[in-house]
Amino acid sequence: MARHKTYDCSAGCPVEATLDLIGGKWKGLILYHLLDGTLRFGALRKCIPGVTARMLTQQLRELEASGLVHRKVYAEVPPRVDYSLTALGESLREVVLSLKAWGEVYLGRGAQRPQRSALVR
Amino acid sequence: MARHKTYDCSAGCPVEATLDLIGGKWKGLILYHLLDGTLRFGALRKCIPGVTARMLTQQLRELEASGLVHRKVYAEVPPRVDYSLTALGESLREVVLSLKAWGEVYLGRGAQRPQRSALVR
DNA sequence: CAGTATCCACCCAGATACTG
DNA sequence: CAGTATCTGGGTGGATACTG
Repeated sequence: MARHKTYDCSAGCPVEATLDLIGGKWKGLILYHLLDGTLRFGALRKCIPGVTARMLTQQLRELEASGLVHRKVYAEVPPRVDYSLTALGESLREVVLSLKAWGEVYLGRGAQRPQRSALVR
Repeated sequence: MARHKTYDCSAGCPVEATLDLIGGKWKGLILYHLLDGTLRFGALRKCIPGVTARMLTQQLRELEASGLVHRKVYAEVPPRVDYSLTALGESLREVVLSLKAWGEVYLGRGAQRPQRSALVR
């Protein structure tokens, strides 16, 4: 998010600090999908229906600036860019899984429609 | 949040579903402070420096609509309104504490400046 | 393929004033 | 005390067209 110009608590509140990093509109999703491993830009886009290239790029750049995501550009034609979690991003695994676990119960089902992790890899 | 009119994933993604509920600008903070017990409107406001009455009211109403927070109005003069977590809200405790724990490490300190939990109750 | 650039509608949130 | 009402600027994100 990285806003809160006049937000006294942000400097001292760990809950909001975390939410600022992963609470963006698409950040949680991106992080979640990257938990399964490296993904190309296009693959990530397919994982997140509804996101525009503009938004995905923007959110990825913010995640990169936060040090959560690593961006690797290949000097190829056609272009190829791989996104993966950094060690810091990886350290969010438990947090993201915690969000996921609660969400599954909240959505009223223990059995979630299979995600990429169950389909690929 | 409750937006995402054209957001295909929201129906099926538990991570985003959770983030939609707690990821609002102040929701995480509100939930976090209510973990310690019931708080009046004014007390909550003092806990969250920077929030306006308007915003606090709005976020609390959304949390109430989500079934995470309970609002109890006393027929007194001066008025008194107590906010507390519902059972559903309480079930988020681990999630919120998980966000907090990660945030503390991220902010580079194991020892957090004492919060209300250490000062009151 | 992986973006950027530009335009623009919308709505979020701050400030301020007022009320039961 | 615990809000509500109103106005308003600025930021956010969608659509579209273009590029290396």
